[in-house]
Amino acid sequence: MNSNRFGTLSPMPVRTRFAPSPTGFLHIGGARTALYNWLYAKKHGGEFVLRVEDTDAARSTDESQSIILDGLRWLGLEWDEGPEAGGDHGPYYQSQRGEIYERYFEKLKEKDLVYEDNGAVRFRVPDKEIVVDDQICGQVTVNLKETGSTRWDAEAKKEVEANPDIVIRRPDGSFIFHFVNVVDDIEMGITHVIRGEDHLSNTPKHIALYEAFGADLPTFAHIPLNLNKDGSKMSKRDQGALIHEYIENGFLPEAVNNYMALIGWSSGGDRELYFSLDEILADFDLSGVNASNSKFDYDKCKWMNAEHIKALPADKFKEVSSSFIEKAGIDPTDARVPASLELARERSETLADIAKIITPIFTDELAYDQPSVDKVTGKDGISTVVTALADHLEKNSEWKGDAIKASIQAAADSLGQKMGAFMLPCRVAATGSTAGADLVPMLELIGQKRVVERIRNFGTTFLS
RNA sequence: GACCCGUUCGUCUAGCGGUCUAGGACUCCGCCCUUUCACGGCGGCAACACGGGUUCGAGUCCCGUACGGGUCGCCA
Repeated sequence: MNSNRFGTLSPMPVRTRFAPSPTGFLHIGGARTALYNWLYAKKHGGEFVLRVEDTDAARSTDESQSIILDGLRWLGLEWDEGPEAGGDHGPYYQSQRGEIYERYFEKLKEKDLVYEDNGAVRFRVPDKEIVVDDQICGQVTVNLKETGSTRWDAEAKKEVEANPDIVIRRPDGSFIFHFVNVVDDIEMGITHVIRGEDHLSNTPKHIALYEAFGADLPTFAHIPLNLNKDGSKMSKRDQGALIHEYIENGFLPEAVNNYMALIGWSSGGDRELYFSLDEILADFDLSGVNASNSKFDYDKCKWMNAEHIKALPADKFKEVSSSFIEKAGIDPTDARVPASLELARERSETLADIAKIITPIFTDELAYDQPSVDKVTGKDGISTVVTALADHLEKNSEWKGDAIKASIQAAADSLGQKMGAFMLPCRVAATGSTAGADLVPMLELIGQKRVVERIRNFGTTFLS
């Protein structure tokens, strides 16, 4: 086992871990914990371990595990050891580590630190002050014997007598989280335990276990929690809570990492944008992690994604948007795609927005936005305006930006009106909405014949 | 309820005793750019939870109160 933990002259290699339970989705809080662990390990030339805590057989599922692993990979948080990666400290599923747990359980038995209670097994907690020396929260002192001697009965709303000794094994022989978590961290040589602050109060129990096993303590760092905007706990139902939704909604992993890193951590300066994990890595330090909880702001996350989209090189931009434009029914190999993407880029917060903006370029089956249509058709003389637009655009002999603009101008001149009054009707007739990318380049990409058809069609559909 | 952690603009934060009439970012508002919509530029609104100390001097250190969060499972 970990002989390198003792008597070595060189500093112990840093090993961090992320230990999800495959009972649900990859949550933004969990992903951020994984990110901090990954960053810390990489920052110190160490290793990042993934361990699946599937001791709850009834609730653990393969689907859940796939979602969590896929999410981590999407974010770029590759693990050095763990499921599908292997390593010298496996197995990396708790459900397969029974023999190891038995061995550690025997150690406690030999020291007479466990006893049976109603079929379950309890671990005797020491009657002394245990100090958690936390990298973020400072020194936290707790006496388990004292604090555990009473319990809050939520239903009766009163304190009741309790056994401070913690249950580590169920009557069916399976082991409890606190026990397996500590055993695995010892066995896997984890040097730094970075996890959510909800575990801070559990840490004295873990320390008692480390001491009972005669193992060295890892360094603990409890990071503050992310809450909803209203201060409540984030749950799966909340916007922005689930990593797979970021994937589906057209976020870039770099942007999500950027946002997660900055909620609860700061390099100390004003820097807001980090375009890669490497950039974050250069600045990351546990000392920059805040001690207070933070509230999740989806708007800022979207803004950050928009900034990342703007900064993307053209080829990479095309690559990451392809699945979204395909989903919108656009052929990604269409020659007009690159130019279309650039038109949409500056006004998109997500890749899904991109597809939405450029769709009118590629399909003639426009989804006319009713308020937009009403805004245009409500004007006096709109029929003649639309007809003039179609006539002049049809006569255009050079379908290029300035020439198209000149045609619109000519249409306006023919009725003695200003060009500005013609832009909106033209936009709605040709694209279906008052909102969208620059009109003239859009018309150019749609093509002369189809633009004229759409405008005439608009006239017959809405103005007759 | 007990124990633990926390508290700077609505939100994310900078600030580690004097440089703070508290800086940046998101949101919101206004102006400019633009013959659409955005982007961009400029500007504006907006915070040191409260009360005591310590100190020549406190957003920064200490104590208390209030508020928020967490833990108190044979869940992880």
